[in-house]
Amino acid sequence: MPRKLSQDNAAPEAPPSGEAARPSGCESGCRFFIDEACIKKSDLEKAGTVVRFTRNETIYAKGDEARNSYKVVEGAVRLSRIFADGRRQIVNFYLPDETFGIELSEEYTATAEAVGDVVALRCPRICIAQMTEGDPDIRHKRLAMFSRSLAAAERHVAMLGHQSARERVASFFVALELQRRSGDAQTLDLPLSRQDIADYLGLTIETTCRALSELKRQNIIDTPSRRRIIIRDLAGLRAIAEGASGKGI
Amino acid sequence: MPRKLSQDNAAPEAPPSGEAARPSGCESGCRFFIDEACIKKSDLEKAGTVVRFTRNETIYAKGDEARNSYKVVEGAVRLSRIFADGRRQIVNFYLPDETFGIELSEEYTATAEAVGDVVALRCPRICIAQMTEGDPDIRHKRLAMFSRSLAAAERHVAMLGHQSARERVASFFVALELQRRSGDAQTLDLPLSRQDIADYLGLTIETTCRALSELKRQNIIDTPSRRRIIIRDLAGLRAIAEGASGKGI
DNA sequence: CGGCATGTTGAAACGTTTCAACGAGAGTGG
DNA sequence: CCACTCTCGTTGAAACGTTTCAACATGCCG
Repeated sequence: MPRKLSQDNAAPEAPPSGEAARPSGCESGCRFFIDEACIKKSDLEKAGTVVRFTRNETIYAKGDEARNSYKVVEGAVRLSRIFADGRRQIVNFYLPDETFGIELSEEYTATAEAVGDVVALRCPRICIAQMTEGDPDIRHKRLAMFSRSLAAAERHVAMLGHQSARERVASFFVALELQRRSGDAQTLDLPLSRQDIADYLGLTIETTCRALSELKRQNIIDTPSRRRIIIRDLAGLRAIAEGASGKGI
Repeated sequence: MPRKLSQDNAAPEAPPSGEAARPSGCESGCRFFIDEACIKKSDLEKAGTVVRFTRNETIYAKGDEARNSYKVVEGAVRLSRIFADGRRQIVNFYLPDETFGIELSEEYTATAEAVGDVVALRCPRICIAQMTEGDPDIRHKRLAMFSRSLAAAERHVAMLGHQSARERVASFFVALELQRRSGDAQTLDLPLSRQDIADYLGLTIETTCRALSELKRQNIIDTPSRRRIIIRDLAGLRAIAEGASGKGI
């Protein structure tokens, strides 16, 4: 019996509010959309079409016609591919202020799902395309987005290519820590399940769990509740991520 | 003793012919450069600065200031990262007509080396940047390049994340076969060593070798000489790549 | 309080890596 | 042209880490 996959409750591409594929506030909306800065809640409605998804809901599926791009406002989104054997590879996670679904292909090349409850901004691609035509600044930002995605993917390749389970888990948390540079305590509140983490790291859920337990035993991290991780020893975590498990270096 | 790494004979970024970082034929050259079509040998000189590298020569190193982009004319280039433990992860290979070194970061994020002897076109990035400003067509092509690189990286992630050694080797050859769709016999002439293949697949050289031998024993491929692979049963290879090794599906 | 999904741990099976030895080819000099 | 050498490729056997299968624990929701 293959693992239960996300329900294919097709995401309503047509917004319930009646806005068509080409909202009126396209120009200004897109500018908000593509800009990297975070968007104030009060500006949300102005910035574009606000869409909400519930836990495990499919935002778009691999193969769907790629009409829209999205920007996470709240929650987390996973981008994944599912294989014939039922296993899933998570290609990337998107956290607040990150944009996904910007590829150029006619069809989405992977499936996007809400990890927990998600609030996102949606922007039609044609809108973005038209807008980037006229504005060199926006154009550069879009290119930079691609460039960053590419760099992330290459890091992911490097991780999967030669790191052990321990190292992968450590790298994962180090990367998350870097991303959300919260000044204070190193508490990561992630809606991700163990399965999500495992599928990102290319491991089984059990191996991921064991690696977590081992890090916990060493007082490098702590997992007070399911979806909360506390990094107690960031330097140690980093050392493990870089491959200082067995021998020197 | 860590594996011998490529000699760090720094590639002469300043061309011996005396052309500066900003060749005079910038405009027309770049157009040739970024265009996806292959370049006729007779047009090479017109298209840009022709540069040559010998086997294992470093074209650029991770961390170098990213001044140029390149397009392979002859031979193959590997893009890799090297880790503290001496292992290497090859992120991508570039074959004739493919472009590399187009990222936006100030520094190259990985090292590019000539797999065998290589002929390439070199184009300063500022040149490409300037040119894309004015030309929507070129602009789109550049974006498409990024998009394709991203798609390739995601496929690579998927492969490393959940495929067995056999499956990885099979996938690799299937991908190569798709790329160079030579109408006739399925003979792949690659300058890649076993180590190169292994480092791309995230395996050791021995495991790669064993997988190759097994495929050979099954008459799915043949390896008449070191750098030549003949695909005897593409359908079979594809089946293995898709995961039809053990059980059904 | 069940009931169910999710997380954790254990032991055996499996595949890959490691270490070691051997073989094959290409290039060089006799 | 052959023999030498050196690199690269191939194969074997043991060690290792991950997966698999199984059981149990925990948390969450009706």
